Amino acid sequence: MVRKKKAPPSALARDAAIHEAIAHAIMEGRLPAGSRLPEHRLADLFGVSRERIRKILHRLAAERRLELVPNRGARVPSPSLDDIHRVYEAHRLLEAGVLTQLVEMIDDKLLKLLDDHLAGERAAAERNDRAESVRLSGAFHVHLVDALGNPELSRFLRELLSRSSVMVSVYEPASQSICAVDEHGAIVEALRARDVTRAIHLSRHHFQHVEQRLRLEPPSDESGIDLDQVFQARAKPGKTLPKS
Amino acid sequence: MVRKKKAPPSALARDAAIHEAIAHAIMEGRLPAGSRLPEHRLADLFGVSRERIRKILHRLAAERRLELVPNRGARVPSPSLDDIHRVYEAHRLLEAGVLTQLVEMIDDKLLKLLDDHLAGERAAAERNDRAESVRLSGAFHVHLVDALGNPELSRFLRELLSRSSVMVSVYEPASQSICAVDEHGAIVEALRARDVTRAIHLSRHHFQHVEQRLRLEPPSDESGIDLDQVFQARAKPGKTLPKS
DNA sequence: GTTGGAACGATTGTGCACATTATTTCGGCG
DNA sequence: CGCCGAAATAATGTGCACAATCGTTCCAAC
Repeated sequence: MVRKKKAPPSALARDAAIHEAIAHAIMEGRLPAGSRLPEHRLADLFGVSRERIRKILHRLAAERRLELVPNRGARVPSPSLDDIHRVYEAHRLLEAGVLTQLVEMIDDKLLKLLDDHLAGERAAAERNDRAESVRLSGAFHVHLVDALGNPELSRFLRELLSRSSVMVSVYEPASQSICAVDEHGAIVEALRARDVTRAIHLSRHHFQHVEQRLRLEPPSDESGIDLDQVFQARAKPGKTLPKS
Repeated sequence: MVRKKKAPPSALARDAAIHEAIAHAIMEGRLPAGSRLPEHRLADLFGVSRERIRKILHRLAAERRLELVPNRGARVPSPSLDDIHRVYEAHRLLEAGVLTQLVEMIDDKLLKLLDDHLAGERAAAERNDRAESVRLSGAFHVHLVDALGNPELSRFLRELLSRSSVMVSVYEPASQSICAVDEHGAIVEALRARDVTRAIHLSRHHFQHVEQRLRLEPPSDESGIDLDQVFQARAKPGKTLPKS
């Protein structure tokens, strides 16, 4: 037993917390594309040294969640229409393989998980809770790939998802949700029927719809973002990292 | 207007060179699984500061090419049989999608590229050049995914490939090549005939064969590797590393 | 002879100070 | 009045020194 009553400030956990805070801020659209993330600013906000922030920014850049230009700092990437197409193409291609694998191992437990998730999505849509809708839309595809239990595939999909999340904030800042709940439900029904062909077909059209919807909105770029407000909920002043 | 002709002395290129040197050493099996990579050692070898090496190691760890344990440094990961299965499952799943997409856009130019590549593979096999055979075996799958022109997919496949390369050095240190040339040739023939089903079928069996072959060999772990010898061929040229 | 522990050596982690580079602003000139 | 340029400023990149931690070894006690 080791003593951790006072300060095992979880030197490593703090890094992970800051990393997730920034990643979530990007995923949830609180950090629009093009936002600059000065190291010194973040260091003050999170109450840690600049080198710590620097390491986290480099890690986020390696995960393609941030764009790191040599002497100009970190920015939230502004994906082009071509980038969007490639990300969705990769996602569609990956999900086709996932669905193929999934019909061979799907069980009632997974179907119930997906049904419950769809219920949550519908509830969020009815509440007009856009942030939650966007989050759940992505989580649906995460559930699909996680069901395979393959960390490689799960990690890749999460990477793609974090990139497409930024695109939503650029090209579709006002719309309700990015994935139509009905289309998700149709895929689940195809899975329930063990119909691979139909599931892949639905998935393919689903991504086409999403991509088409994005192309309708013009990109709106902002850069003057108040970082204090963005991270206010997570970076508590005073106490650096509360335990619980 | 900015002056971009000024000077790229090697500030950024040096990092990339060292990064590639280590990555290639892993890919080509010169660094067996479990090899330790002390920062100070690498810093002396490449003639750069330890902080530079540290940044590169962290980047390699983010790409899952190295394993970075908190206070114990960097090691070449020793994948388990489960890890192997997951990597090949991901690769198989990805390649099925790639082949599906590829038959819709394949042309004579790409077919010739693949034919030439197969000729190179056969030549290396006849020369009993194991290192080249392993390299070309991976390059075949790289050619397939690169033909789609999707950077997301290409990057993901390269990541998977760098992981499976380590597995080869662990589980099959003596055999000739990791991918049978004939199986690659059969996939190309299916592509030439625009037969998606057959191509996917061949690809699926191809990966199963590779994985089965790996399971035959027992893992052999070494850790006392002479880093000087490993990087002698790359770290010495004076163009990138002027310091003696 | 074995086992437990403490001290030592080696390696990684971190903060700080400084160099380098981009951006902005201000002043002079056309 | 507008434009160009240089200095000031701010942000990033880098090296160094020190602290923390892990593995090892040696010594003593049982």
